[in-house]
Amino acid sequence: MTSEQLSKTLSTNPVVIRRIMAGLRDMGIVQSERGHGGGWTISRDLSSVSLRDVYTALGEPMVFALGNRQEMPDCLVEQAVNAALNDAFRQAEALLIQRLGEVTLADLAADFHERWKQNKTKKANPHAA
Amino acid sequence: MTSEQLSKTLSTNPVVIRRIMAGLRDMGIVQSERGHGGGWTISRDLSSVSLRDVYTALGEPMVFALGNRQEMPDCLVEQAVNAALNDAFRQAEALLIQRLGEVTLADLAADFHERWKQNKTKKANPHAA
DNA sequence: CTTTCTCGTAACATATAAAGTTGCATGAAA
DNA sequence: TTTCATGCAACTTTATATGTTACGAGAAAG
Repeated sequence: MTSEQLSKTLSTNPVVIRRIMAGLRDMGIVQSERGHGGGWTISRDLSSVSLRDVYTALGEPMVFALGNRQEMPDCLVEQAVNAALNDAFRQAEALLIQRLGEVTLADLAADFHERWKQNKTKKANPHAA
Repeated sequence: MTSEQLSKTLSTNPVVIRRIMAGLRDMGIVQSERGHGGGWTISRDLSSVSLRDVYTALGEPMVFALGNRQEMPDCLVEQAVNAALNDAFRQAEALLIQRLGEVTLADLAADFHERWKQNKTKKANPHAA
């Protein structure tokens, strides 16, 4: 698919797509081809790519919207709060990232196709039990 | 302390302080008094207030900066991702909030005083072993 | 009873970061 | 050589959090 097509599917802009895909490309998850007939293709087996790989490719953005503004703040209150919560934050993050590692794109694709079938059935017989 | 004093300590504005403290006041954690000699006082024993109480008083802001934009999106891909990760997000959030419930303001105050003492010693003998 | 000090709150302004856009160079196929 | 695509830098827009101003109301001091 081209960035143009992807951007329409996701209701955004081709350049935004390229910015995001650049990270995936650098990790060898997708490939891009220029020129006529070009666009994006997946370059690995879906079962070999986990959401953790995607997370890494996207630059490991902040997981939490809370806490830990600074690792070693001057403020002693901040230090005390950090000391009390750092372990919990680390554990929570580890839990999430571990789970990201367990989910492959193949898993998501399979679930998607399941939902797709369900969706078609529902649309055909909207009042079925 | 007055909002004015607090705002200077935290390098911000009195109105910002009042906005935040309003939540704590509505939960009965702090009290405010108007007029001459007024300001903010803590209305409960520090050991009876947990960070979870504070979190609740502040309106339970989003814990994660990631995932779950919509609980039940139309997009089937989004649905598949949510299905794969919702449990992990819930567990991670539960872990954090449980920890918030275990930390009281008294704990933080005790740790703060410890750090305060250490800090004074260090300043007096900056080259001590 | 007037002045001073404080919070309460609404309205407005600013700053920051995310998202979107434009423009143009580069590469590839028709 | 025209068309179509990505790559990338620069710029603009938007959304949100933060900060500010203004003023009303309550409470103590003089």
